[in-house]
Amino acid sequence: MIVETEAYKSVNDRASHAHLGKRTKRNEAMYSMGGIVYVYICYGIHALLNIVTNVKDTPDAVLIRAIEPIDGIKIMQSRLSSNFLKKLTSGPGKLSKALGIDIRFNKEKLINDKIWITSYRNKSDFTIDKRPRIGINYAGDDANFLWRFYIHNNQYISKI
DNA sequence: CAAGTGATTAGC
DNA sequence: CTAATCACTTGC
Repeated sequence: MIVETEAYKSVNDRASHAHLGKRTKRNEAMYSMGGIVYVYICYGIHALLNIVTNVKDTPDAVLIRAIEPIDGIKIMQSRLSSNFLKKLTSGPGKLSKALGIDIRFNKEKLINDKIWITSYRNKSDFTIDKRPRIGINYAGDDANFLWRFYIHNNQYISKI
């Protein structure tokens, strides 16, 4: 279950890879239509999972920052070499590893048998907190936007 | 709290 | 070509 996300927008957002319409081989997937997965390598090691959200050629995306393990916990534990449930998926790099997501998933459609998202809980089951995004100090004032969203009191988010 | 880590990018 | 940068993690 997705418990924490961050939004990235093309215009007026210096933290976005597609800031001011920047288009490279890496972020090409962001220019696809909504419902496409954008995976890229961060710090040379971690695969980070994003969902493209807008229409074609408008590079908005949502970064999945943390999930709560529901199913397949044994597999996640072996992939992470850890048995501590709260540490399996509480960060964007870790959750990709736990789910077996790597750069090959880039540009994949969200509706197929390799990767998909389905609804699990009702919006009325929880409240959503907003905070500034993480790890984007280089973005200046844009780092202050409250574009990080997570489920109130959830145990599996990456940071408080 | 600091350093590792390597793909990606911009800058010669 | 080279150097700088980085949506993080882990271990000291």
